[in-house]
Amino acid sequence: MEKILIVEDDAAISDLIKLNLDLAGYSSRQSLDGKTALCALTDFSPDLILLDISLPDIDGFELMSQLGVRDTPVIFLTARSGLSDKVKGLKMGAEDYIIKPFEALELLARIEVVLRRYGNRSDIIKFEDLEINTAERSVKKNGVLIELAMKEYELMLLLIKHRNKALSREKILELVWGYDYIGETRTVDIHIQKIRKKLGWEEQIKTVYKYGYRLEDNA
Amino acid sequence: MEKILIVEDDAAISDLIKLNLDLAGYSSRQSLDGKTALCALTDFSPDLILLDISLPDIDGFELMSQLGVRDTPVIFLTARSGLSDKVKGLKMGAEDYIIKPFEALELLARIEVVLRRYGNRSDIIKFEDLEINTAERSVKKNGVLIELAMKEYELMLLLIKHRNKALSREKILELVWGYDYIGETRTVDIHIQKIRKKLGWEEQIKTVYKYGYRLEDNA
DNA sequence: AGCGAATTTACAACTTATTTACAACTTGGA
DNA sequence: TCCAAGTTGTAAATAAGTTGTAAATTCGCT
Repeated sequence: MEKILIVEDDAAISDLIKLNLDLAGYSSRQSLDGKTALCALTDFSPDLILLDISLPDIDGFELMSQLGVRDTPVIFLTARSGLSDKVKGLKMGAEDYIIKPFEALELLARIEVVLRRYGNRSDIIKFEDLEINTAERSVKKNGVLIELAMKEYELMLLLIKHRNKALSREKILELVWGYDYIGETRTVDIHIQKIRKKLGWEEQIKTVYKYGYRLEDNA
Repeated sequence: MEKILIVEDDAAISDLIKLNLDLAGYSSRQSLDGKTALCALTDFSPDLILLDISLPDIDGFELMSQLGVRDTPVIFLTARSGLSDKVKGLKMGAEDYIIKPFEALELLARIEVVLRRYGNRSDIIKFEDLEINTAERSVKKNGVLIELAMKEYELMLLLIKHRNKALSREKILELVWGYDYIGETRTVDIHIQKIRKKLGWEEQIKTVYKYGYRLEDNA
């Protein structure tokens, strides 16, 4: 379910948009000003942003430049039909813009197009300061590439997938190694040790005594 | 210089568009109906198509579906009309649409965005100190011509296209060789070895152990 | 046939996975 | 509280498998 952030100061319009997005099966959140929008970016990490240009506190264009490195597509919502605004928005890298008043169906169609275009990129998993691109098979911690061996990588994915759940060693062996091992092996422990070191997860991976391990969220 | 095909039955509008495109430095060709447009596709092989929906002979939507496999972006030109047309166009994979009458600047901005999105399909690709002319099929490193065999050349292009992505050996075999190979071959490794040597990419091509290779940017 | 390209082969060099050994820790009962 | 038994952390050694490299062979074209 794709997450869409609505940045729009007019509550009535914002609500209307949200209603339509909900009906279409998207998960959405509303921000009434630029400041909360910036928070929502890290907090909610949307897949798409609907951005009204005219906001009370921060200018839509400025908000957009703050997005900067983030790789999230933006659709501009604009009341002004001034051409320069359109051109400016597109040049800044907006994926699209739509002029108010717009019809719900058109908005949904444009959203679908942009998401489809960005669809390939949706295989990015984020966990705390980690960004994993499963298509590239790359792992970045605060933007720095980290090399992981095959088993380490898969073990990490498993832990993230089951975050906050304790996984027994047997379960881990089964899911990562495919073994149906009975008896004792230190293999899992060793690999846990390695990703703890490589990812700086000494605290986040908790040992569950006589059972296995658990990856915890905000330590 | 990007080539743009204008498919528009109203000669006056078509000429006006062409005039603007020429001024902006694009190379353009005009088609007044769907039939000639289809010919122009193979003949002119445009980088972008401006397509009027209402044509005398073939429906714009149908023309679009005839495009089919072609990987050419399309911007719809539509008279201010029903919403369903817009939605239909976008769903069919149009990159954008623009409602007539439109201003020249806006059209140019949209063209620029779409072309940028489609990656500068200009014949010259640059990567670090390499300059590749895909039209000539020539590769220069710091201005010095480098001879590459067919597979070496294509492997290099693939790596550049997916820079910073880890590509599995299977994927590489599939994309460069067209095989759907199961089992073991050293072919990919050997070709990697060759372009590493020829292009001086010993550092830039990283080996992803037990997986494949990744070409990295600024080493 | 003759040439260059593509692929296979063989082995050295290397990386990862697993085992081993031992230190440090956890737990529960005296 | 302390100890004993068992469990986990850690580093190093070993085993298993992967990749680098050059040379040999096969393929495909003119």
